[in-house]
Formats: sequence, C-alpha cells, structure tokens
Amino acid sequence: MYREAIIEEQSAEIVVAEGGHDKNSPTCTNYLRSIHDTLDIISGKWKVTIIGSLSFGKKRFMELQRDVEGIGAKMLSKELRELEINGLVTRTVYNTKPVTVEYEITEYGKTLQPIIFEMSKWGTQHRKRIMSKD
Amino acid sequence: MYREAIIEEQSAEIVVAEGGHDKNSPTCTNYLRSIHDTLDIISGKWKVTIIGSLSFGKKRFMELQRDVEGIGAKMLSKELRELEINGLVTRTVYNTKPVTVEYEITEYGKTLQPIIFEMSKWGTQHRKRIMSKD
DNA sequence: TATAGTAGTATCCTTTTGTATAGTTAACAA
DNA sequence: TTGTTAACTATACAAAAGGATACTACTATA
Repeated sequence: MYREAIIEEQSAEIVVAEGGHDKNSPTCTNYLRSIHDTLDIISGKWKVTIIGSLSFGKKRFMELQRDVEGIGAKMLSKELRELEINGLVTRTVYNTKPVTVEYEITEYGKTLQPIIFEMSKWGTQHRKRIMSKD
Repeated sequence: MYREAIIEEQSAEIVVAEGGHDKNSPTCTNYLRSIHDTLDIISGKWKVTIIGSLSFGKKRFMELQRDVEGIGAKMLSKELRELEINGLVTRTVYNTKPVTVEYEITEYGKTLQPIIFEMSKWGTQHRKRIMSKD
C-alpha cells in the first residue's frame, strides 16, 4: 500500500519527506534491501562505466579498454565475464583472423540505464561545483 | 550543443539511440567521465546504503549499524568520515552521558537521491525477476 | 558487582582489486 | 625477418578494502 505508491509513482524527494518520521518502517528496510541487491550486481570500480560505454553501441575488447580509462586487460575481462553471467551483456566471437569479439548490452542491461544516466548527470554537476570552488 | 541537449532534456534511452552511431564522440567520453567522477565519491560497498538510510531521517551510529546490514563499526566510521569530508553528511556530537552522535544528510547529499532511488527501483524489479526464475 | 549501551579506535588478518610483465595464435605490413 | 594487432590467459606481486576481535571511557541498570 504505502510501498506500492512509492515505487510506482513517487520521487525520491517524496520518499524522504514521507519516511522522515518513521525511521525504521518496513519501507526503509525494503528500500535499503533493494539498494543492496543492486549493489551486489553493479558495485566495484568498473561495471557501471562498462555498461555506460556499451550504451553507445556494441564494442570490441580493445575499444572498451580505450573507453574505460585506467582499466587493465585482466580486470576488463573479469568484469565482462561477471556482467555476462548476470545477463547484462552478451559476448560474440567472430572467426576472423585474428579473432574479434564483440560485447553488446542486453535488453536487461538496458534497464540499468536510468541509474547510470542519473550518475552521469550528477557527475557533471559535481564537476562544475568542484571547479567553481578553486 | 549536442551535449547540452542530452543533459538538460533527454532520457537515458535517447542518449543511447542518438549515440549509437557515433561510438567515440565527445558525448560518449563526457558521459563516461561524469560516471567516473560520481563513482569516485559513492563507490564501495556501503556509501549508497548509508545515504539511503539517512534519507529517512537523521540517525545515530548504532542505528545506522543496525540499518546497514552487515557493516562493521570500523567500516561504518570510515565511510561516514569520507561522506562528511565530501559534504554529503554532517556529524553532530551531543554531550549527553554517554555521548550521542547524530548523522544527517546535507542538502548536497540529497542531490544523490535520484541515483539511489533508481537503484532501489531496479533492485526491487531484479529481486522479482530472480525469484520468479526458481 | 556484573552487565549493557554509547561511539568509536587498534590490531591483525583475509579477500578483493589492481598492476606489470610475458606468452599465445595467426595474419598482415614493412 | 621483425614488428604489429587482436583478445585474451598466466603468473607474480602490491595495494586497498573489508572483517573479526578486543579494547577504551563513561553511565545506567539489575
């Protein structure tokens, strides 16, 4: 009842306003549990950026490594493997010489885009804020 | 020009559609850089959950530890210190006996709520999906 | 006196993350 | 012939993150 409304129609601001007087309601517990579930899948230094990059189209291993600044081959292949296991990206090998491999975001992976888009928006604003301080 | 439009008015879905043919445009680079900036501040296993919890009202150390399932005192105090340094939460000590300390989200911290709200929404859906598979 | 609660710190240890370097297979370019 | 690209894996190692346990100082309660 309470929770349904929040999830379907309300904004984060409203959650806070409504929840403020009821600190340990099941709403709060559910909210935090859901966050935890999401973090289990996308936490770490790289996954979000990888998915963000693949949101602009399928890419090959080397393209991704160039896109995701600072990642090494070992980490990239490990992270891609985990994303594949969770059904967020697909991996396709073409038998060209030398082999090429393409990574592509799945429909399910695309459901993460609102999160990533919000992160990008926040990062843009944050950079402006930091810059104007110096 | 291109970028302004995306940031101010477009959704994540549209970014993808528009960006799909232009994989390494500055738009993509800026998008990924912003994500990276955000991750610098909220990455790790706990910070998002802590802010999520504080979105329901100010809390004391022990309340937070009970809320954020699985976190130890050491991690909690470390993460809170970092959040404080970045201006996302405030720490207030009351000279009661024994001392009580209250943590509260700042206005700036609240600007992270859209990200966290999206994470919670996704986690809720993801749990449903996983559950229905077994 | 013993126990519990408050908000932590100190110490040690394990796990995860990351880095650097070398090697693989096959083809093409100089 | 040597070098280069592709997409990795293997190995070794270093650093960061996180966990477990003990401990502090103080008060209130049993």
